[in-house]
Amino acid sequence: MDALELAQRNREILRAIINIFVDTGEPVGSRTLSKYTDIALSPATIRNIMSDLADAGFLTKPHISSGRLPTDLGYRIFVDDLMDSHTLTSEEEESMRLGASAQAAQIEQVLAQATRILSELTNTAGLVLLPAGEQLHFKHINFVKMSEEKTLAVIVSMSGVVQNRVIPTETPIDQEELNRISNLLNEEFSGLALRDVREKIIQKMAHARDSLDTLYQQALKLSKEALSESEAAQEPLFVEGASRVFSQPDFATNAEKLQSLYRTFEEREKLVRLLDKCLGSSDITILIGSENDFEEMKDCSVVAQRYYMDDRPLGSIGIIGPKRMRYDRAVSLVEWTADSVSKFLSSGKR
Amino acid sequence: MDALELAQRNREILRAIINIFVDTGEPVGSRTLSKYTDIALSPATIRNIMSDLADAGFLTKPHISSGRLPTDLGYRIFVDDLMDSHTLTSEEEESMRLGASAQAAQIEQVLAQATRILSELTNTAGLVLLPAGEQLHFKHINFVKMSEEKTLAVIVSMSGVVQNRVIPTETPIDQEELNRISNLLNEEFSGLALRDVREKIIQKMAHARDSLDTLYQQALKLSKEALSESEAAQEPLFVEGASRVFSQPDFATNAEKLQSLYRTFEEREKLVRLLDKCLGSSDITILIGSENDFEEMKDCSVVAQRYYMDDRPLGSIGIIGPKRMRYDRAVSLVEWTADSVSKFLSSGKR
DNA sequence: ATTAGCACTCCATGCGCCGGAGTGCCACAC
DNA sequence: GTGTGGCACTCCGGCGCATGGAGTGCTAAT
Repeated sequence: MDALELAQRNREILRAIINIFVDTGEPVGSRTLSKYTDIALSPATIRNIMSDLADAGFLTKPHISSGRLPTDLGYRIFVDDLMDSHTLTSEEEESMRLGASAQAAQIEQVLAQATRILSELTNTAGLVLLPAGEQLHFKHINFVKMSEEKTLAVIVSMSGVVQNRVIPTETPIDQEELNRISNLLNEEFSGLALRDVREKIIQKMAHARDSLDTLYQQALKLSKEALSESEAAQEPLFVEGASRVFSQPDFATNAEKLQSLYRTFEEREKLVRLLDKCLGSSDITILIGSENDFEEMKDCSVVAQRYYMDDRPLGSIGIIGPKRMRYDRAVSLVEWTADSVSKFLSSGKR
Repeated sequence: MDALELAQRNREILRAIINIFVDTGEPVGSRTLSKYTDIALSPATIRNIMSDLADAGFLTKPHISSGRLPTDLGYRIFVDDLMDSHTLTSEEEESMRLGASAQAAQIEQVLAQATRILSELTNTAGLVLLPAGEQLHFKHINFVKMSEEKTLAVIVSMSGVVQNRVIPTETPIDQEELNRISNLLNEEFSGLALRDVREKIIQKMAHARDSLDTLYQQALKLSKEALSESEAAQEPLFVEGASRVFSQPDFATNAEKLQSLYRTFEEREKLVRLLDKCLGSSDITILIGSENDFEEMKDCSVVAQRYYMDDRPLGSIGIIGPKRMRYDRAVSLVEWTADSVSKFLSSGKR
């Protein structure tokens, strides 16, 4: 009755069914099961057990007289309790090793490459959420005069993420003054979280209201604009190899679902939200089918994990693929990738 | 016989066929044609003419006893000679007007938004090739010390494009020195094409080899690294609304083609090459079916046009959609968009 | 030169049939 | 009571076949 008290034998059978189904994609029948596994039971007995597992909500069947396949709940039990942990083959480890060529690469490139490899190895779509918003810490700011009315602000964060923004300026400021402003700010705010910088600036503006130091006032005003939370911030998400998901046999047949899945991948906003969830937990996050709350993705699963820079979580990296996937491999590979990326970013450690 | 000497009547019929086919997607039969157009000819006569047009290579049929549809050549004649020019409706113009909110936006955002609107209005995928490589002119460079071994170079171009690159540094250089180097370079190279800057630096390095001014030497070295043509430069292409193409009935049926098309969109490299072609011509570029040289895109057409900043071509913007598209609208909208973008970027003019 | 008529082709659809895979249940054996 | 063999039943999917509709090409008549 209780999920956790399944008889050992039943668990064995559930596991076998899921393994076979993940492998073949076909609903699994009792005869197949007794033939192709080392379970020493007759098909009839297996049928009874399967019926029990179906009653308990772990298995279902597409139509009345067909084999069984796992429900979302079935997969859940599987990943939580039944799954063997997959040890990476040396090939897998090898391809995962981030090339030495990446030594001097930007963080975006490192993440993009890791994601690409992840996608290749798992044959699913690789995702990575870039550090943004709360995760960013101030390193350097720089203003460039583009025209009389426009100034470009370039903000570099500790993690190496570069953001830029155009600021309209009613009274022209010449480049030299901009440089001085930059210097002022760089000394003052180095290392702070962007959010804190924003707050500090607002405080200071209140205090400095009637100060005579116009340079300082201008600096505050400019930087406030530059750091303002822009809702139109570029999507902090990379997707690699989405086509791998679409060519999975599970979807290739159903044009309807394909369409809406395409659109979801293109909008990205929902994907961002999914990866965002993972930022909340230090454990690896697995969302199976309808466990992610998006109807159009109920046939997909997400496996994702945070990555760190010097023990501070920056973003998350993971995959999205068909529900019918090799969860053991996926978990190992995602963990390994997140780990590699973290090590790479925390250069002090290595 | 000769394509250009088609009797007026035949041209009329070819045009009607294409218009109907673009509308319905069904091969057009002689009866339909005589019924639904104001052509005062009997089906039999039309059949003869259609047969002639087929012999001339403008029409074909999917199977022996079905209606006709245009070949690539047929479409070509159509867009070159037969097409009515479409005048934009006021709604179309309206949605195209780049919001005043965009006043202070970055060039990337402006282009992305224009492309998005273009995609919506044409119901195809919108593409834009960002200025890169030869098109960029030096405005400002800035170095940020990330760690003892890494320096980040941020290069701002006249057009407002921001590039950044990590440079490995064997001997640490402190931030203040980096600032001085930046200033040196900014004064010296402002306004030059990036390529010319690169050349100049190489020349200067040769001359300055045994100069004692180490600061200057370091400046040259750093900037050479920063400006080096990186083959791994981020793809200078935006794609918006690709899912619109995939949901076209022309593709939705054929899972095979969909797959390879999707992959092509994901790789982007071929799309870049297509848009690159347009940079060569000041006219609008139309590539119909196999006229683009990519097998997997032989059912697609491209319509694209350059955009300018102060009369200098920067990149190109356009759409890609099914061969069966409203070319008249596509042409007008692409032209209009390229124009709007150009006007926006050439702020002096307006 | 244009048209009406006719035979012919091909596609798409619907229908019925059948075999295979699998279940559920019952009765039997240990 | 637990496990097993047997059996009737269900459902899916592929195949063959007939049918109707759309359209062509050709010929003969205007």
